[in-house]
Amino acid sequence: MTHRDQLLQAAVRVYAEVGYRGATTRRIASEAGVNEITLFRHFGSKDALLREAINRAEDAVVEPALPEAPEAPFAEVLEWARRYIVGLRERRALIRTCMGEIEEHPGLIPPEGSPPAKAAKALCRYLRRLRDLGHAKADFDESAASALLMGALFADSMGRDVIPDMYSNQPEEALREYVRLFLRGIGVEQSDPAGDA
Amino acid sequence: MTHRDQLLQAAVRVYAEVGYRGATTRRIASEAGVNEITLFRHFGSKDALLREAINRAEDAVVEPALPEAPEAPFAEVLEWARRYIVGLRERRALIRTCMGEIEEHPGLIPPEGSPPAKAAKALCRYLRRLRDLGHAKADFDESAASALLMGALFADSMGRDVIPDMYSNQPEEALREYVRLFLRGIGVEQSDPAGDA
DNA sequence: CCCCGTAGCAAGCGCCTGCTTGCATGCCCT
DNA sequence: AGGGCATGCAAGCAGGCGCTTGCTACGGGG
Repeated sequence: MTHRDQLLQAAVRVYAEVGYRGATTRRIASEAGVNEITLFRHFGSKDALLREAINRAEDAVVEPALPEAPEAPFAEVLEWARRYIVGLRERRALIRTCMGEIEEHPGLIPPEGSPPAKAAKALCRYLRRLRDLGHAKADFDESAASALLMGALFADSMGRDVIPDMYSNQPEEALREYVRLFLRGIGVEQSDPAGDA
Repeated sequence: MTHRDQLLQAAVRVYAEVGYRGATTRRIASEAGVNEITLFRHFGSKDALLREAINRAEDAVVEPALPEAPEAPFAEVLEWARRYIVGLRERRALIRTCMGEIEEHPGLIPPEGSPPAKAAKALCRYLRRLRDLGHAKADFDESAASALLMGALFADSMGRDVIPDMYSNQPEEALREYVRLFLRGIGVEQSDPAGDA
């Protein structure tokens, strides 16, 4: 791995932990195992380094997929939600920091086509097919419905370790219950609410 | 208003905007309209000032109430959700900053009985009565159900101004749809899904 | 063999940080 | 009138910040 990549990785790591002001060039360079001057020779400034590092980290996010042709809604949505929430949990330190600083440093985060927006689009399309194929019998708005489920997954992944009073149940059981409630909300009769995915 | 209160108010305001490291004692004092030295004479240190300011701001949060005896679930939950999301939106800068720094400065936020945990408890109790009284006919877990709705409200209030792609619908219409989906999910037949609260 | 790009080291620049000291000023209560 | 108390001003401390300069060392391709 080149020094450049070491610096980029250390930069996201440190930024996720201590934010923009806390991520000093000395500390990033130290965590990357290179000299601070090498940082400036490669990126010119702290701002440019952090911008590139965060953009790269965001581009590396892989969104879970939903089948084009729905067959078993409960299993499919559960599996999608599980993958989605795992991704959120893994990146939660970075997400939290970005959320806290997005108003102060909007330039650090690429403006359009962010991961949650892409995931919402995919879920919306799946829900539309679900209704068109007669699996979802209720009258509902797909974008609000996907925001409901994704919002619950987001809040769970961000809050579970911080507000234990509120999330005292088991993560996996909570996940299944979210999906159960959600599918019932859009009018899906569930095939196997107790089985595995 | 005493200088002490001016300092406390300026401290939360500046902290919400620029975080712990950005909230310098000079800036807080300047925004409060008092001398920096007065800050140290009153609170001793920046840390003590911020701790007291944030604790006080959190104590001042008033949670919306739910009726003890459910009568019109849709109207009642909608009104509660509306008040709850309004509170979140008003405090969203502070909430975002706290979220981003809770791992680094856990001492700033009082550990137990945080506002969302209290709200979740209240909603859980309401949902239990809803089921006991036969209004909610589905088999569901109250704590997961309340986490579902509250998570959606939380994510909406935090993300609407930041991910416009995902929240392109109108806030009020989205809110009604969250409540509609949620109530259908717990097995409530809705009385007036189109009427006002 | 030498040359050039990449790297490190030591030092430092001006600025900001939290916090302190010394002293003067005003106001309220008695 | 006078004594205390809260406040302000000027100045400064040591330390950290982003970033720069000058110089040296290495290692592969002409």
